[in-house]
Amino acid sequence: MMNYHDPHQHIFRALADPTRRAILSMLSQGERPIGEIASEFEMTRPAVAKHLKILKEGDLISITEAGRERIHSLNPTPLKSASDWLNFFDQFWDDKLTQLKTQVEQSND
Amino acid sequence: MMNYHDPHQHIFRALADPTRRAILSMLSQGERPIGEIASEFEMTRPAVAKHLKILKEGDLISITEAGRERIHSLNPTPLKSASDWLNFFDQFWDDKLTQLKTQVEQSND
DNA sequence: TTGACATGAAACCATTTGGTTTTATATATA
DNA sequence: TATATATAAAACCAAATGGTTTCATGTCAA
Repeated sequence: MMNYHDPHQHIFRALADPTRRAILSMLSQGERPIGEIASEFEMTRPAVAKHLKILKEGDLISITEAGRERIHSLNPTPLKSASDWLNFFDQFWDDKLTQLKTQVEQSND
Repeated sequence: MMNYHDPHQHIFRALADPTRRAILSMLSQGERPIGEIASEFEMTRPAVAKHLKILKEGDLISITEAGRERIHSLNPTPLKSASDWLNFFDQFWDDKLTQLKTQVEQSND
């Protein structure tokens, strides 16, 4: 079950967890090794490492090895495709605004 | 565990499943009762009903009762907040483009 | 070179998720 | 009224998810 080849799947799946979204925000301020990332959360390092693995599967982070550290940095590009998917719905959001505006104008007659 | 009061949580959770994203796309073309929605997927109606429940929890759909039918329609407004969250990262995506552009320009010297 | 540090990897666990089948209820329709 | 239709609701299940603890490995530094 759940064997869709939806190109967005890995990204939306990665975004579904609040810890992972927080990690992305954190990495937007600069690259960090795992230990440093983990110290910001109330969970163990292996738990954070698993989240990082899922972010990696969505290609949302890049990893470079530096001695015994593995530096994680944000790879924002794939977020664009999720953003594009969502932006399709902007037209309906705009429609709602237009409808509202029309109603307001009519009520001013 | 997982008791975040993250305002985006319900929305991103709803978006994490490909069936639910497909339902949103489908509803963007017009409102439909459950049975009609379910007939488009290779799963039982109760399964689709559960997906609709999760979409409802994210306030992404509205439901109006019409006799024995329950008409589901897209409520696109909350998608804006997910879109806003993602658009924060556009600056980094743009940075990448800028960097690339700069590199290209330098290589042309 | 010895010990501390940063990480990976594996085994394990409870809960959630995404599906099913079955049963019940309210509304249309012949 | 009897029957078919649209849905809800509950019980159940396998697999995925999000966490833990424990152990192994490679790298840095005294």
